[in-house]
Amino acid sequence: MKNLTKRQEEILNLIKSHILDLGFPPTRADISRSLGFKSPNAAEQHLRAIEKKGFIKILSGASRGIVLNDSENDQIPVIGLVAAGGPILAEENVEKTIPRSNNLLSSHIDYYLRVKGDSMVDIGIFEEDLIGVSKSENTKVGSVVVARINNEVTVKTLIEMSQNKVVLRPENQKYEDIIVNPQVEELAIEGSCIALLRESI
Amino acid sequence: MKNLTKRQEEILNLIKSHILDLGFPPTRADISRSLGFKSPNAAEQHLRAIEKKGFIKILSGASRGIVLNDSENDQIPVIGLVAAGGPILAEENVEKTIPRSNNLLSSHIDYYLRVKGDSMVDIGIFEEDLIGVSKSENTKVGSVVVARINNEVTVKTLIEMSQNKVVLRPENQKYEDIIVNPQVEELAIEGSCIALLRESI
DNA sequence: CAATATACTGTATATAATTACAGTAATTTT
DNA sequence: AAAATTACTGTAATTATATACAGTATATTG
Repeated sequence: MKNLTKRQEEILNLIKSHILDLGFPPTRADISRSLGFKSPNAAEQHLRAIEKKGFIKILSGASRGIVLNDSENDQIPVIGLVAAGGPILAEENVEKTIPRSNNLLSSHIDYYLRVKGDSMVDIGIFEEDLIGVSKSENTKVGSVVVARINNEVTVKTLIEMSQNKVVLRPENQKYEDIIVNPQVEELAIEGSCIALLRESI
Repeated sequence: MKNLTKRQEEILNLIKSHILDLGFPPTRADISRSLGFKSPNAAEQHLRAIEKKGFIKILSGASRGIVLNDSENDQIPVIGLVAAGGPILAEENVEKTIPRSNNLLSSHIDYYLRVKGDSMVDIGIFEEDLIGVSKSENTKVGSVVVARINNEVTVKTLIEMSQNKVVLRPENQKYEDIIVNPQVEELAIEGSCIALLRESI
């Protein structure tokens, strides 16, 4: 995606703030008025340039048919019970999706996972809570991770991670540490937990 | 705000999903096409009715000039440390605001309150967590409430509430119940806690 | 029981908006 | 040095859109 020029960026920002203010994109005339163009064609050509660079899509024939190619605006999947075998983000696991809200929990959450069981209550993670998971976040010792052991998905604290020994600790005295040899058992660290949502107290 | 008829609600939903899908409202013709009207005037009159009932605003002369009168779309204040004396929602207490996201934590949250102390850890409410508070929710015995005792704001479980005795319980064995006589001490139940956000685990 | 609201069809028109074409001029890239 | 990009003015035409007016029919409210 090529970089926008200063002027093009100004126009893209104008479009965004128009949408934020009124709920729909500006017309060529609106843009021209705002930036002092004497011809609507000035706006038209800027829009074409911005579209060419991949930041918007212009729907031909439709008034105000400017669609933002924003990734900021998309939905985060909420994963319910994970079916054994398949990937976590498989469609059948998606309980619902929630809009990514810019300011709130802005850290790169790839999905929410609904917590089952009471193995993490000591650090305040309860059954039915939603845990915000980041795939990219580098999982380091001490962080709460989503792990998959032999196709079973679980949330635990990562205590030790070496070539032939991984220790996962439930944060509940009732349970014992899980010790896995990744060379014998199938183990994958799916991501780390960086946020929590509880929909009812 | 008067109730919408079934058909009007259908049209309002159509408008919302059009905005969600494309980023801008539909035209009268779009609406007519979607619902099978043979005249754009059918859509026009529905829009006028919906506007009259206060759910949208129609900007005259502007194409697709339908503005949603959504309260869902506004910002929820996050309350940090509450200054003694003033009202909780006083501007100086607002740490930041976060956008209300339709699907998530949709229950009527009036503000978020940042938790101080460890008095509620047994039910998974930790220091620095954000608690979603509803003012309207009728506070009943057993629910977690935001209470103000002699101008001190606190989060506790409401155990008993009678004319001359209110019992507030910290959910941490370290602490004792707080027993207040509202006829002697100043006491206000500000709202009940209906959700929780944790921005870092 | 009349008035108002709901739920449309059908037609027409002014205006809002897109978009094509013809230029000018400076800057950047190839 | 030529070609492409950027950044516009100016005009005009087609089409998209809002919106008024004239009806029909049923349901609801005062």
